[in-house]
Amino acid sequence: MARKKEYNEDQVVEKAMHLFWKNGYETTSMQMLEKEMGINKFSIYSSFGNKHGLFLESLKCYKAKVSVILEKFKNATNGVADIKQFFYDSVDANYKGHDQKGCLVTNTYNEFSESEDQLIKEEMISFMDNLKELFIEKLKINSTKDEATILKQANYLLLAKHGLAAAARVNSQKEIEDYIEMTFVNI
Amino acid sequence: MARKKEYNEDQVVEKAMHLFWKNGYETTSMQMLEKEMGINKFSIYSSFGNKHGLFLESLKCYKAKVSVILEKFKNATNGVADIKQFFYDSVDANYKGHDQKGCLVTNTYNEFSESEDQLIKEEMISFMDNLKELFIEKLKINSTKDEATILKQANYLLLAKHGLAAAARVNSQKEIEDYIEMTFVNI
DNA sequence: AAAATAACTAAACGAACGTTTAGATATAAT
DNA sequence: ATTATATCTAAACGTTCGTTTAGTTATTTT
Repeated sequence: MARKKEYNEDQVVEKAMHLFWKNGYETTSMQMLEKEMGINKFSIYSSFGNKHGLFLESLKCYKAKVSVILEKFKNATNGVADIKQFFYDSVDANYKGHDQKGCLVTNTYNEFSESEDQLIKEEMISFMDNLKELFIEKLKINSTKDEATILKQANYLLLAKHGLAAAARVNSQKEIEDYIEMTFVNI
Repeated sequence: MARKKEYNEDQVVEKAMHLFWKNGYETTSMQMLEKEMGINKFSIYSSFGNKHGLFLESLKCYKAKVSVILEKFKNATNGVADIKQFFYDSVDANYKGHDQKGCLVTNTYNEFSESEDQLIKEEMISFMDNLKELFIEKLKINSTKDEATILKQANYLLLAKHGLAAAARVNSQKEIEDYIEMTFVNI
């Protein structure tokens, strides 16, 4: 055997995640990652293979971070009110630390929308599809709406959530909250 | 005197604009621009100074392109219905040629949100502010709503438009149209 | 026809990118 | 204490980036 790692992989991934979250994949360089993660390139490559591998781990880390919110949402039983609360919880998470960086999944979805990276694209699509299924599930609670209406509303909410995450990068928390309130007026 | 340019600057800027529109600023390389514009680097640099200058001209070109829609919107007199029509006109423009690339201004706004480029950022902000003022103006037509409600609705519409443009990169035209319909139920 | 010059081609620039590698360092097992 | 080996540092790798430059081509003026 030989010496031990001087860093914890989960800890440095979280730091990388924050950098990707703030700047996106392409704009974040290995040099920036070295500095932010506090370890050098060799260590990054030996732990994560390459930049792409590190990004995938960062996405995992992000999903684990938001899974608390998602689980709360899954387990809720009040229908539309739960969806609204989920929107608020998401915005809260995105504004933590006064960093305006939206949702990493949505940012990634947008950045990779014209890319050839099928792995990333499929991960993003499956995340969105899961969310849509949850919206449908919640919309059905205590509701007499027909299937078509529910589908239409789920689509609406998914796009609203997408737009919200995009807007969260550039708008104030007050504007965001007004937006959520208006969104749910007629659902 | 000497020989004439073999290209038209307005024509090659439009080609550059489409490339920036599809891929964003950073992802679009000079090599790609050479190919798309059909002229070589020397010509690009002698006509536009550098990549940044070419991008600014591309933004101008885009604004000129959407100014038709914007002028129609400005001159309309029916209030909320005009805003809705403006949303539809914008989506139509964004889907022309079956290219899914959203709105160049919004894409740029998002890409440069964490950048240091004040020139670009200010241009984006002024574009958005103008739009917001137009929304307020149209919301006031045939309306008894108080100022606070109008401001809130204008904010809502601005974020909805922002989200719409972001979503237009990744969603189907049908989903987008459903979204617009749902958006204006709330106004 | 000759001279002048703007527009072209194509090669090269330095810098930064993601990635790899050679060598020094530290620690676990013998 | 010595050996083995995983982890570290730091320099270098080949590409690609945006940009510049030297040299050729074509057109207008004299």
